[in-house]
Amino acid sequence: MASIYDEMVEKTKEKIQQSFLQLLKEKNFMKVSVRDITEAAEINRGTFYLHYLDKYDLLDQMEERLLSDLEKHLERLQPDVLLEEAEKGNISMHAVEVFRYIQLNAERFQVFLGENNHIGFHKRLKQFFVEHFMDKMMKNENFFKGVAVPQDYLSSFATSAFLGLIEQWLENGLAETPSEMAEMYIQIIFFIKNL
Amino acid sequence: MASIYDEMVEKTKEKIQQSFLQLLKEKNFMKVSVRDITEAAEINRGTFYLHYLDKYDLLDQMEERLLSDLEKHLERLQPDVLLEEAEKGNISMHAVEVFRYIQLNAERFQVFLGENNHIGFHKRLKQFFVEHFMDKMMKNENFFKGVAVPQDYLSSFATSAFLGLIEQWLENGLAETPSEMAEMYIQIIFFIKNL
DNA sequence: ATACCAATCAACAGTGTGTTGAGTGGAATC
DNA sequence: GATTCCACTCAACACACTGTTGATTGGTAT
Repeated sequence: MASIYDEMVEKTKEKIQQSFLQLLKEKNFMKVSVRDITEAAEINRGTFYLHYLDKYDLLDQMEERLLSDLEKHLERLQPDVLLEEAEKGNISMHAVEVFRYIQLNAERFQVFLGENNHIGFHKRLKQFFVEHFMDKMMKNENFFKGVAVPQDYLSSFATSAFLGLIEQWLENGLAETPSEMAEMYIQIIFFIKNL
Repeated sequence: MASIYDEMVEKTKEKIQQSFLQLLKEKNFMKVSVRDITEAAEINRGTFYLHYLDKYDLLDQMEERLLSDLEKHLERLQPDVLLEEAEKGNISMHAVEVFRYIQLNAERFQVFLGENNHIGFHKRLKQFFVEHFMDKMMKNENFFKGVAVPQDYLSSFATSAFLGLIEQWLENGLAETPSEMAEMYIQIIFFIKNL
């Protein structure tokens, strides 16, 4: 059903997104104009507006795509299974998959989380992890049972900690392998749990 | 030495910053124009450029000020003393001071860390805590000694976790008192340390 | 052949930018 | 008391980016 027109559109959007990503490595989101994008993509400026409302919409769609793909990897990750495996000294395959996905899309994560750019991707990502992972985690296990700190604070605390790990990884230029990261993550989670 | 001219300049800059802050509550940083700012501040648009290069410079100066003031509170906080006190069940007065400073400047922190605004304040704040606090913390104590995870990852992890706590506090509209926050923070730090 | 569709092109009014040069009024200096 | 100084005002400037429009091109499907 993918007509040649659909492919044409896909190709154009791909060019736009790639050029945009490239530009975001150099400049602020704010300093990147639609003009810049379309010139880099070698398309007419008017064409941009056939696909996106404005550059906010473009960024939003790209972020949305990144997160919805991440969701697919994350939903396979069962907190209870993960912890069970961890107790046996194994690393859940699905946990590695999550880090592998991040590695595969490192360019996007780096740019969207980079200090110049991103408007709210950090918050968005954090919210995402709280909803799709941490909440499950905290409900399915007697997590943090030893600490008299409200749920929402613990959730924010743990999620931010996890994000901090990922940010450091991205900043280090992905020097570690996804397996190493998964192991590191398990260690920390486990370490926090084991009180 | 504060001539009447200096006061005049201070007053104008104050008006600009206040109007800017107010506008950032409503709109994106990007959607706030210099025009908007000067109209709200009831000054001539040209006057803005007598004090700031552009709106980036304005934001930068405001962030810088917030962090350099925070630094003064933070440098009094000795990690070893903090942990010593914690062992005795006390909360370090200086730890409370840090949260009190954040409470006092909540408006700014909320806006700069808000999802719409801020370009890199989160990263800046994180970097700030890593340098001014976490590094000291980790060197002065045998922290995380039970976990085989590299220093930089632990540092990023712990700092993000701490920031997560603060973000949640700001999001909750500062429902807790600075003392309660300090206690919560000590509990988590202590909890992590006590392995 | 003809209707379709993505993309092109040129032109549009509107808005914001940063800068300039002349002018205002109060404060400090002589 | 005249003059200089200074923050600020005001109007105007060229320039850049925006989002939209209507006409056009060149392949593709009917």
